[in-house]
Amino acid sequence: MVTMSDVARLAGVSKMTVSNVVNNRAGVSEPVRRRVLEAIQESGYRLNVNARTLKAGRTGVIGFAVPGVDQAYFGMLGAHVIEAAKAHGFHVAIEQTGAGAEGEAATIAQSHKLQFDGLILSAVTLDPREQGQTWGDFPIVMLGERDFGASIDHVGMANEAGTRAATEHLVERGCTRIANVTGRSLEGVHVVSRRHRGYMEALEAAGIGPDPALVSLSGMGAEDGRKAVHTLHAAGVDFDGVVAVTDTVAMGVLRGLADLGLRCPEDVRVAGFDDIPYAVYTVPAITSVAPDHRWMAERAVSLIVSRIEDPSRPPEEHTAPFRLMVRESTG
Amino acid sequence: MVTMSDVARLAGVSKMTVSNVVNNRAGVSEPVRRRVLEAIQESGYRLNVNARTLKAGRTGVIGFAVPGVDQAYFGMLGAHVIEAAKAHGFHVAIEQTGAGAEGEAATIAQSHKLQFDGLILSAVTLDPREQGQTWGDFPIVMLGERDFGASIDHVGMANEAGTRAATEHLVERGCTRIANVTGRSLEGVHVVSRRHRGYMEALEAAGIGPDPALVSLSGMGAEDGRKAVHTLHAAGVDFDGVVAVTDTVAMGVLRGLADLGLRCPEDVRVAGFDDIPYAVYTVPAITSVAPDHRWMAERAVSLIVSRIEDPSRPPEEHTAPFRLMVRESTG
DNA sequence: TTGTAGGCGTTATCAT
DNA sequence: ATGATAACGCCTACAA
Repeated sequence: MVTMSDVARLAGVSKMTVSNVVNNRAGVSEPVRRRVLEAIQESGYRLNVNARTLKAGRTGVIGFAVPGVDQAYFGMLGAHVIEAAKAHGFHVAIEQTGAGAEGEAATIAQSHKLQFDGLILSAVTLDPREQGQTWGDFPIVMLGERDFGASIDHVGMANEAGTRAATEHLVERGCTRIANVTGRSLEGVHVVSRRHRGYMEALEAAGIGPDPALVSLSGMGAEDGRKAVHTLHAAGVDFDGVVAVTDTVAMGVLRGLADLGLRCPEDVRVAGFDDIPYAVYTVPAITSVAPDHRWMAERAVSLIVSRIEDPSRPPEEHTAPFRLMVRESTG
Repeated sequence: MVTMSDVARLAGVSKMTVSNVVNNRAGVSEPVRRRVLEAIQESGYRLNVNARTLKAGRTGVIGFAVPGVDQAYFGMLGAHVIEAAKAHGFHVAIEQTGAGAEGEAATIAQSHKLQFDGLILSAVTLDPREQGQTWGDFPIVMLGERDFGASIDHVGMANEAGTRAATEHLVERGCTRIANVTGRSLEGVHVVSRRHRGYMEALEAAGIGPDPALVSLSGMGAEDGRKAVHTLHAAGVDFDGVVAVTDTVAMGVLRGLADLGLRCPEDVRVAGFDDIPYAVYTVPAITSVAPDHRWMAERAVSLIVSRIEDPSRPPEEHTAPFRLMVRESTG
């Protein structure tokens, strides 16, 4: 491996001067700078980031914890985070917490987190308040979920407002029996419960009495959406609209409707959340609440980077704008 | 930050003894080991991986270069790679090369690759032979694409055989005018050209004369599949089957058929490749060639790890098994 | 079984 | 403007 010393010897200068050239620092005369750059070229020298970060006490790596990159939403988010981090000179290591909410805290705590400079946490259900003391002052940014009161940076989206808009849209389209196919539990404060609240708000605003039979607590996967439809149907529940907690679930819902020979949007209208890339290509295309994912990723990276640089900065709260993308599934 | 020296002082031993305990090395008496472990607990000491790897000349990070994790196939693959790497004690940093084939080599070459111990490269079109000299002896494993003759480890899949099986399946179902919606170029040796060859082989075996009008060189995205169908239709090309280069493209094809009011599978049967998770949930569900992704990821990680440990090991070639998942889209 | 010395490649500090 | 020195935290090699 070619080191700074090698380059220094080759250029007939000291390591320090090489370092100064490499880092574009002032105070290097033009002829020397030129000579050093030549030596670098010639020797094929590469900066050893590891040594640099050892010295700096940093790793240059940001952790990005998600349930799984194989899920379209997190893959998409991951792509943006990686891009944004690159612009700040950071690498991203993706940690998978697994679908289950239970293990999230454990995975994160026992993870190699301390070799990251910071962690962007896109958790499904984890409540940061329960973990505050464990993490200490380790730089953490919550992405995509609301944190109530804990002093942690947070980039969220309008979960209530978004779902409310989607639900109101169904109402406008004439739906009166709107189901909510959502995650397993409405307890606590997280994506699932907040989106459910938006659904409830819209019903109330429309003067539609909520019917517990229309709320299907299933899960966050496509299969869960599919089964939910089957279950509703088997139970004889009458419904003409579905608000799904995510687009992935909405895809399952569409599939479930097809299984049963129900037409969308003619018999049942469906709305999702996330605006995953495939939402445009399903048949029918899915009406979806579209938060600005790129915006969120960039914001989260900015926050983590600035917190790494200044851990004492007061925590910030950002909420991504959203648009309702109206497509075929709501007719 | 708590260092080994701190722990050593606390336990009343030397750094070295702490190091030995941390690394589970033999030659530490039980009482001392216990004392050290206690001191570690008490002080909240964490091993600084950076320092360790600086010394070892390694970073403990494997790069995984893909066009983009936001694409379902690569997200899925990434999830498996991350899991497999964790079992070997490695982290995975995902590098995105961008959809375009052009920038692949550039991205990889100029990337921070030298801070990775190795790189798993899931390139779409890059020919490693053209880059061999640039990479030198940097540990690289090609994943998902065939490398001809270059001395590089490779984990591939049965691109020809898989597509051939899919095409033959369409023939069995009675299709006689089978289109191939594939990537932009058939030149060179890569996923696109190899899958196309499988398509051609199947036609020949079935005694069906190939028709250039049925081959649509479009791209690898869903939108490309959609447009391809529109184009074929607009050109008045008659077809009753489509072999799509990937499931993502197949989704676009389904969407395109729906746009035109063509029914699948009644009017046109469609087969894809990759068996992405969503293939089961589309309407109709997509018949797809399913290589064993987990197998591939695990194999790739094993290869890169062993190559990192022994760079002189002769390169190996592995081909993943596949199954044809027959679903609704081929009736 | 335990400890000491030295160095991995870089950079901050202080000198020249 | 340039250089010498000492660290960052750990591990290899050798010594006790």
